[in-house]
Amino acid sequence: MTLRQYELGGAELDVVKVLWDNGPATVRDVMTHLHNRGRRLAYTTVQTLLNRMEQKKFVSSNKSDLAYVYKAKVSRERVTKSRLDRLLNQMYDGAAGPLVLQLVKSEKLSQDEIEQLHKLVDELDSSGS
Amino acid sequence: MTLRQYELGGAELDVVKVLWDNGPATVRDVMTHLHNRGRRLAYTTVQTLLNRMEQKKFVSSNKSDLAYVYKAKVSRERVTKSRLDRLLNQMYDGAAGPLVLQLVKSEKLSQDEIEQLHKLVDELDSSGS
DNA sequence: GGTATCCTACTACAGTTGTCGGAGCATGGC
DNA sequence: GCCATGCTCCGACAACTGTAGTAGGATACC
Repeated sequence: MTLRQYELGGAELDVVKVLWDNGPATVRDVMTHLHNRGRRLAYTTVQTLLNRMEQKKFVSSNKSDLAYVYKAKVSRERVTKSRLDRLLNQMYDGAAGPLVLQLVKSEKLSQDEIEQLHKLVDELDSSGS
Repeated sequence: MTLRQYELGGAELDVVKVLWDNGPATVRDVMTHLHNRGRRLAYTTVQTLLNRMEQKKFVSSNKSDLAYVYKAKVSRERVTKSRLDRLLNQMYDGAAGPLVLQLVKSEKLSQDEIEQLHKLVDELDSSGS
């Protein structure tokens, strides 16, 4: 079997997001935050998820007096890039260009974003040619 | 468990890509194409993958004289969009803007792509404001 | 007509992921 | 000291995924 190991599933992702957004936290903290976000998971489920991610080295834990405190070990950026690269490789032959074009065409960018993009592209285009 | 059902795994994706690229094909055809692409899978593995995708309605099959011929039922665009949307939702709060900016900044677009983008953005910007 | 070849149908199995439950230890109040 | 509460440890189970073997029918070739 393809031992991919070291990628995050959807539920695991939800959990590590809490750590990214709120910093180090205990199982209970995470659970509470998830509840607030509408994701209701049992305490032990959250615990399992955190343990598994610790094994995969995505988070680390420190025993405080009261309970283990978990901390994200990988940045959101890193995980984002990894997933983006996967998508790029799987669906776009690894080329970002077509994806960008498609996104600009089909997805709705805000006026503000379009302007930023405009500026950015102006620079790139003039510096590149 | 979250019965997501109806999404494709990586191996399944590789298989349906063959159908997208080469049109309807038998198990053996698909296997051969995969071999050519460096993906060596047993005949029955390819068969299993095709069967599973048929159950998930991603492909359909027709019995020809010799063997079943499988055909993609979903377009590459549809699958791409579904995966892209998932990424967008999971990592970008569903907003395409930040992803576009990030891609344009960090990934290397070809000069050609930058120009296309430039044109596109010119249009959008003037029409939008 | 026997033998090699190919196809389908089933079954299997391990690893990953989502989800928990229960046992048992620690702690803080009463 | 006893009990409620909370925490950790382990085990479990089902669905999904990757991968393939086997059995048995059909075909085709000599």
